[in-house]
Amino acid sequence: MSARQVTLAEVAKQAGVSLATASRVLNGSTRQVSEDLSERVLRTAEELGYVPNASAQALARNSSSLVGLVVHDITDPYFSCIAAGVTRVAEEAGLVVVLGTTGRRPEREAELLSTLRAHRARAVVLAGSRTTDRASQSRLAAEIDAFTEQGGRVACVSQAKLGTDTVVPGNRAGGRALARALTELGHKKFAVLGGPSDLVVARDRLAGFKAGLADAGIAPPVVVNGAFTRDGGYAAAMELLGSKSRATCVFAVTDVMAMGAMAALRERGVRVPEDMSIAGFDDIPTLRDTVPALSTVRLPLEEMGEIAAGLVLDAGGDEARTVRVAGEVVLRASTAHN
Amino acid sequence: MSARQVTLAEVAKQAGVSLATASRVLNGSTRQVSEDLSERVLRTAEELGYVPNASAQALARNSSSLVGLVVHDITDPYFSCIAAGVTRVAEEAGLVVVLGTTGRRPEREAELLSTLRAHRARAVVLAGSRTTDRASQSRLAAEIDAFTEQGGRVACVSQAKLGTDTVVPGNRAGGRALARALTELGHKKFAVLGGPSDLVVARDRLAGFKAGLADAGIAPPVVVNGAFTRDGGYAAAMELLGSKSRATCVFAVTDVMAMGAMAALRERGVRVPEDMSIAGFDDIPTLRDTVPALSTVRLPLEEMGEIAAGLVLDAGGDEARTVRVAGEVVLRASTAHN
DNA sequence: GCAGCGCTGGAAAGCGCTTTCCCGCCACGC
DNA sequence: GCGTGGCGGGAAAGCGCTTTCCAGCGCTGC
Repeated sequence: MSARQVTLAEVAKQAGVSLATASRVLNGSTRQVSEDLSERVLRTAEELGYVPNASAQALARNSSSLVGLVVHDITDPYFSCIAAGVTRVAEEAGLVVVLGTTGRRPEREAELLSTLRAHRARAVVLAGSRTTDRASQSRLAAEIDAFTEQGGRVACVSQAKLGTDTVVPGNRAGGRALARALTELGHKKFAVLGGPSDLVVARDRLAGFKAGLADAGIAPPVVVNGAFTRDGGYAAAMELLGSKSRATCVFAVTDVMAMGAMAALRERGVRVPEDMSIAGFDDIPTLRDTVPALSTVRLPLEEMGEIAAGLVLDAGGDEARTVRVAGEVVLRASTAHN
Repeated sequence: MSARQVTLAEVAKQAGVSLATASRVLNGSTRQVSEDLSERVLRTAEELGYVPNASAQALARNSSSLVGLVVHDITDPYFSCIAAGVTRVAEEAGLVVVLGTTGRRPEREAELLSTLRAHRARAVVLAGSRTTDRASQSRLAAEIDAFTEQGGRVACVSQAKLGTDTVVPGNRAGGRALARALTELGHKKFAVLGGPSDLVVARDRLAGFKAGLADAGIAPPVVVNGAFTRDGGYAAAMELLGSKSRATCVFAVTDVMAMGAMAALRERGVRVPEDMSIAGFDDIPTLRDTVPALSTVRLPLEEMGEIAAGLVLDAGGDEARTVRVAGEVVLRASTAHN
């Protein structure tokens, strides 16, 4: 039992070459090794079933093949799509993805980063949306610094200004364009189901939406805040229905929240879109088959993950790069003319 | 730039103790260290911002804090739910999850296992459904052996008989119970949208369903196979509609496939459930708000992930343990009396 | 013909940590 | 008084790999 792992030394001995040569053959150094030695080593390694010890390599090279990915909740399709993009790129590059989940607790983000630093991860993609909470922000900033000083790279999805590479979806612009599209449908009174007030993504989408309404000379919307989840959308919608709002169209800052909201509306007998139009944001693929089909702002989520991974893996210059990704308004059956 | 990482040696020197003592203090060995030395080390480590080098630890201890998780597609809510369960448990145990995706290519599973072995992962949860393909099966079995011989533990979700710990959902029983429930609604002619014929999960659910129909003395269903995805369900449903089948109720072996199927039906003007009843399997949380609500067999997916992680992390005996998880038939609006 | 160069192979010094020894010290028992 | 354990501390030997440095050798160029 527990047959000791085959080591490079054994391969070298068996093949009758030095450790150095074996290492050079099996792990592609710049140095040349003669044809026959090389082949002998390769064959022996194959025969013995040699698998290099990644920890030892990481230690010797002072860099590992780990890439971190930090999300709030992997069940949330928003994150799982991004995760798919990140893993695809990482795996193509021969790297391995470490998945960390925060459960939406901001302080977990810094903890995870520290763990990732311990593992000498060569890069990290931070996909969890940033909050405006002071304390956790500065703790996080410190961890990011420590991480980059150690030679690691960090990319964020969704928020700039951390001095890192960033993939920025057009939250503001998307919200604004959506508002415009909805006003063009004739709606005059709007409500917004917003996320927690300290979430940057939620704020941006809301701000953009308000700006769009203002463009059209329409009164600001009623805003009800709720958690950034299906249940948050449900609760917010319920609260909205309980109020005396006369809105004919509601914008949930997230598709997932919109799903919850639609459930609430259904429960209360409010028909969508006849009695109330509703729109979301993200265009989650898994949710595209819902009835009525949800109007939303499409974000290329997987692609965003790929871009983030790309940024973080290709060494790049010293300056923080920012890639903007546009959202595209998609009007479907959940929004009607008014 | 790139300030060298603080090492244990530096902490030890700074604190005026030996390397051994510092190690003992900071990484809890069995040995005692006197109060004042201990405190001095702790304080110095804190001041210097010491973070242990996980690779070095792994190398020295010959075991890492990595747990592997292998899925087909993290975007698929089935897998992301399981992933959530696994990560929760792993993180609570202070371990780190490595996410590998196969993209549904069976050979990737063995590759990933080999990578995980290189990283000396202490355990792996295989969530991707097993196929019946000979070649990849034996390659996988070999990798599993290699992995366990090296001291790692392996657990599977959904398939037994690999000599590993396993979480087995009641695919067969669930399919059977569902069939019974549907026949009780009065349906006499059934169709099944099955997965690829070599997927064990798909086969089991189908077999159970057939058995259930047989119990009720009903003719075997028409079976149309398709990919284990939304698009697979869509395509299979289209094929079914194109045939001369007179089925009044269709069972898609997966909720995700059922979603695709419902889209197909809608497109062809077939009303659910008036013209056709439809049921799925899994009860994916994200899909619970669809209209009409999908009848299905509920599986506690996150819990299954937790159980698998639990099995794989708690050393356990030598024997392969099997935990059975029952599916529960949930009839909703997508199935009507006939 | 010989200095010098480029190239390949090997010896060995780490990488940062854990852990086994070993040593000195103290309390104890006879 | 001295032998015995037990215990806390340190020196040092690895863990498996990479990489520098050096040795040897066959060539080229003057």
